[in-house]
Amino acid sequence: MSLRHAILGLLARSPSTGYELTRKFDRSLRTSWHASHSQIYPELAKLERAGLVEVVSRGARRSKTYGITDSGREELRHWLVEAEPDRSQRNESGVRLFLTPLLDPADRHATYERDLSHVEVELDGLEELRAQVNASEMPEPFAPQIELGIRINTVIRDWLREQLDNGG
Amino acid sequence: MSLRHAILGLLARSPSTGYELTRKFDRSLRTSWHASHSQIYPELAKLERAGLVEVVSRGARRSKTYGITDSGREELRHWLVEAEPDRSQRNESGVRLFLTPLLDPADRHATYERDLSHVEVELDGLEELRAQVNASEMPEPFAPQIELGIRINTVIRDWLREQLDNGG
DNA sequence: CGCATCATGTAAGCTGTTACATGATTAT
DNA sequence: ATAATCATGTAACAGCTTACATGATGCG
Repeated sequence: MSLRHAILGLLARSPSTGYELTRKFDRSLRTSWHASHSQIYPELAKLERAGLVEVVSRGARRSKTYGITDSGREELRHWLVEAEPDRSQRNESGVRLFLTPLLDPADRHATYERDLSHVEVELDGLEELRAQVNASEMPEPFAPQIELGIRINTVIRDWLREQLDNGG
Repeated sequence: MSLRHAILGLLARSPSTGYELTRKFDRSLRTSWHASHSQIYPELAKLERAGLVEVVSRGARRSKTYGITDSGREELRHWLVEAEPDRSQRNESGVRLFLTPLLDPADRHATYERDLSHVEVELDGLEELRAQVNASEMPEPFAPQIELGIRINTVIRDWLREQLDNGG
């Protein structure tokens, strides 16, 4: 179960409310894991009962800011370093790309075009993020991760352009 | 729900038994979608009731070979071309990579080494597959998809090597 | 004959999605 | 005022995992 570890990881980066975590899943973690608020709030309650997170402050609109505890940090480190990684993935776009050769040329072309627009938007977002980091507007330790995202999306973009050029 | 469409896609490539589909999910589709036999058999039964697949032959050990029907092909095309793609992903390795900067240098190094070995094995498998396709031992239409897999894994491999070289 | 592999299924429990529900605060 | 956004929760249902269960066939 990696929802709980994703939450622990985000809280290790900085204390957050459930609402903020929901947005972080939508933004930073979007390409690796998805979770909606209806899953996040109950999971935070469970993690609190297990002593892995705690409420560190309460703000306006009955908001609760959670922080990771020492035993939460231990659990997170254990998952990252010690536990056997689960390499299985669920990626609908990957399935679609895998099956695209079944389509006739016109449909194939249309789906590659659609994917290309999407990747280009994705790349723009990542490049903007990199620019912000370079301008020291953000902490640096995650710069290599952003770079990897850019490289993977660049490879996909170029591959899609080739397929479109070659009538593939 | 893309399990049903992944099954339709695999059956569009060639008729198969549930057992063979299980192996294909483990091999060809491994990096995009996972499904085990306990999910595949009930789903085949559902697809048959819906008229999207049919039993085309029965073999030894009470095995049933399923093929896609015309209405299954329509449904598959609709999903691939017409339907709004779900871009959300579930990728535990991605979450782990995203959170790795939280670790101290020794732990970080260890997890990058572990991931590097894994990617290298993955790449070897894909390169072997490409060699088989080039030697015309396999049908050609999926060659670009194999090439994309190789390029993505190469980018990840090189990134990991850089992180290890830079003490990142 | 016994083991590995092929082959298909079901059941319990956990994970994730969609929809429902409510209230607080800020901006227009 | 009232609409948008912030903020938290619950319930019903669908999807997925793990474990249980059984039988057929081929190989040594």
